[in-house]
Amino acid sequence: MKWQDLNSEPCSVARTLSVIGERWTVLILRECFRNVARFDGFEASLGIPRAILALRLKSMVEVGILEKTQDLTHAGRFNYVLTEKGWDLRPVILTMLVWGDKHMAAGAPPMLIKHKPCNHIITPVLHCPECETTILNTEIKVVRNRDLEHQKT
Amino acid sequence: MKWQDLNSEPCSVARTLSVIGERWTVLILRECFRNVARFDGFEASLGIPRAILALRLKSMVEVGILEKTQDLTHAGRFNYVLTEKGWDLRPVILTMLVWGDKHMAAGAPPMLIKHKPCNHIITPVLHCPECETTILNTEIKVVRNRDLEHQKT
DNA sequence: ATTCTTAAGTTCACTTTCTGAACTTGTCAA
DNA sequence: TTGACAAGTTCAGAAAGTGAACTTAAGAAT
Repeated sequence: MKWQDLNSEPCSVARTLSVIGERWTVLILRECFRNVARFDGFEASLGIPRAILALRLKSMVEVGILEKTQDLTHAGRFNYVLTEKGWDLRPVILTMLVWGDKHMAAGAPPMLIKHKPCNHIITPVLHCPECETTILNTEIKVVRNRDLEHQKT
Repeated sequence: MKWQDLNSEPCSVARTLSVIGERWTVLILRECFRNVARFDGFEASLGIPRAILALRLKSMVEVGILEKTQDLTHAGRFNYVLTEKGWDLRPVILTMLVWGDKHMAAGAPPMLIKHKPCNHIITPVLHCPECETTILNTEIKVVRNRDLEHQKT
């Protein structure tokens, strides 16, 4: 089974994996959030094989999380920049960062998350927009959408 | 490069990938959150090759996100249950679910997230515990931890 | 004008991992 | 004691990943 096939699964987690499930993709994304944008930049900071990098960048553009643009000052030089769809993956990476800090860190966390509006170093938490409380893992239930069974459309 | 090697990287995102970056691992985890616990259960719901499933379950136990326990009623039957470290990955999967619903869904989302304390169907958001506001993607800056440079330990 | 350098790939032989099917081992149930 | 099931293991072929060398094109230097 290829990861690509997951994009036709009903489950949204599987569909998300069809985009970020491939080896290296999440790390490329991490570099994008650090404003790395060029082919050589990704190669230098990740040590990824060029062949794989070319494949991943192409598929990331195809699924719409990156956009490939000409560098205005140098023809034949390109920038890979996040689309809004790509930016929206930031919570996923941040959540992974938080988990890694808590469960995988050796000593102090190497990177800190700063919330610019309040200027604090923070650990983001999942929040319920209805009751305005922090979501605990055991307090969530994922249920089948009953609208799917008796749709009126 | 093997995913396992990532667990000695300084970056917590890379370290998290050393745990959930392998093919299939996230999907196995999804099934765990749905209370699937047995070898055959994973195989039936995922269609994963048995050889891979055996490898993944073993490594998930090794890294401490699953625990393998004897079924009390049937010797020779086992349950793979989430540890607290494993439960803590739930925000990562939920965040992926939210992204998939927003950007990859074909029509209505198949699964809904119910917050048991308030009994609402919700879309969790990342929240800043300092200023008590919703975190926007562009309002986050990930910075190097300066404590690493002038440590007093 | 020719050579040098840099960026962004591609190609290719080799290695590792994944896959599906068949086989094994140890319960439990009839 | 035979049959079915659960939880693996084994193995050969297919797919994906890897590192090094090669290609192509634009600018810069000589």
